[in-house]
Amino acid sequence: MARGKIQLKRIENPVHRQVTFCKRRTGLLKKAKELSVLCDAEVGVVIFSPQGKLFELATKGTMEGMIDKYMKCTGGGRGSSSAIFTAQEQLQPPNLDPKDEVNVLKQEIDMLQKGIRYMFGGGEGAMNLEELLLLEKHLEYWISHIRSAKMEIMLQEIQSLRNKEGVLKNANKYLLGKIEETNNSILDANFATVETNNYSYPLTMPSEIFQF
Amino acid sequence: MARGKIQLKRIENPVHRQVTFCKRRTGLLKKAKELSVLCDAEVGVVIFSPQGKLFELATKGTMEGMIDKYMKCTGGGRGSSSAIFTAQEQLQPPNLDPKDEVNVLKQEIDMLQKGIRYMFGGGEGAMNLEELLLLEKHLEYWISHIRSAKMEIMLQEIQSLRNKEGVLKNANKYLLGKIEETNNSILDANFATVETNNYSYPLTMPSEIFQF
DNA sequence: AGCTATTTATAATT
DNA sequence: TAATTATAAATAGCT
Repeated sequence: MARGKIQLKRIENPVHRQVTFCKRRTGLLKKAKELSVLCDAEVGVVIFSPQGKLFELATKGTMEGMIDKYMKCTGGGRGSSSAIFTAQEQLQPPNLDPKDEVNVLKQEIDMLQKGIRYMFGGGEGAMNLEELLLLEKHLEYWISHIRSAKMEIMLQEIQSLRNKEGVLKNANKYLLGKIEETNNSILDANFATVETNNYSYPLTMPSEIFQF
Repeated sequence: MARGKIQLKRIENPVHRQVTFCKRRTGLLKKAKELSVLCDAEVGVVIFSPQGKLFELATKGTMEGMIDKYMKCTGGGRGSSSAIFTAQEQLQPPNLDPKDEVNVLKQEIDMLQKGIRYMFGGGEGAMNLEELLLLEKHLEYWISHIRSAKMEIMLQEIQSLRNKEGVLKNANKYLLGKIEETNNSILDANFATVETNNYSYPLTMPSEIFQF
């Protein structure tokens, strides 16, 4: 905008960056106020400097009022109203196990990553508009239908192991019963003394049997 | 600012006002984004049209995140705007609570969505190459960290279940041995006949014991 | 929506 | 820092 074009990227020189921040911050707030006055709009701007210092502007009422209005507008919940999330929220039961939620979210990230990789191409230039639109369509489709194959495999393994655990526990219970039964019949038959208390519950057995 | 100076007051002609609103709104959001990129600042803009329609921009994370940060900065009485985005401003502790991880992931997805939405542009221009490369860099970073955290949780669960399986298998073996031993001693002692062949390996036992 | 003539914002410089 | 100034950007008024 003056004495030379600038690249739209972080200004590396800290002095330049600080100066530009100051100037542009002023400019932005001015523009915001103009928009509000000229067009009768309500505008709120919040700026945090890299050091975390706050600059703000609320053209009508207070910032808090704007925030309340914003919350109402976005439905109070999360701001995101994109098809990606609405689809997810519709598909999932209201109360999700945190772990399942992690899985679902991870799937989404996988998918999004894939899309962006596609967009960036193999180091070539960006995709053209047609390709982007096609990808967008695909994204919507994937979100509702595609499950991460990796996740599926892991979940299957967990389920399988849980099943095995149940089977083994019951098998142990059965065996313990048999032992007691056997000992009892021995006692009944000839009053022999066979200790049964040595057979504790598998999970608390002496460590030497825990070797694989 | 062109073809004539304007007074800084509400534009009375509704058509002019609407047109100007549209143009200046676009300009303001562009300026906000530039400030954020050039100066590494966090900028949030909220615009309500006179009809109450919402336009927004949050240059880093989500608007909720910005609001929370704003509240913290101003010491605002109210707590978190969404409770979801409270504690996750800049934190990167190695071991994250699963619930926090869910929150982080949600934020990541918001960012990704924003990037994709921006790329597709609502009819506006696409992101330039510099922005795309920057986004890609961020994505790679996020993905590597979040994914490994997620994977860790699942692998832990699998490992734990495998351990349990091993323990139970050995317990079974031990119990079977005890049964044989008991029976043998009975045989040695008084030639009683106690069948041992009924006790097959747990995993191949009669199905009725497989109930949980 | 596009198109310019202008105004405005601001990058480089002092 | 603050001011200056040459230029880039934004945009008001028209089509």
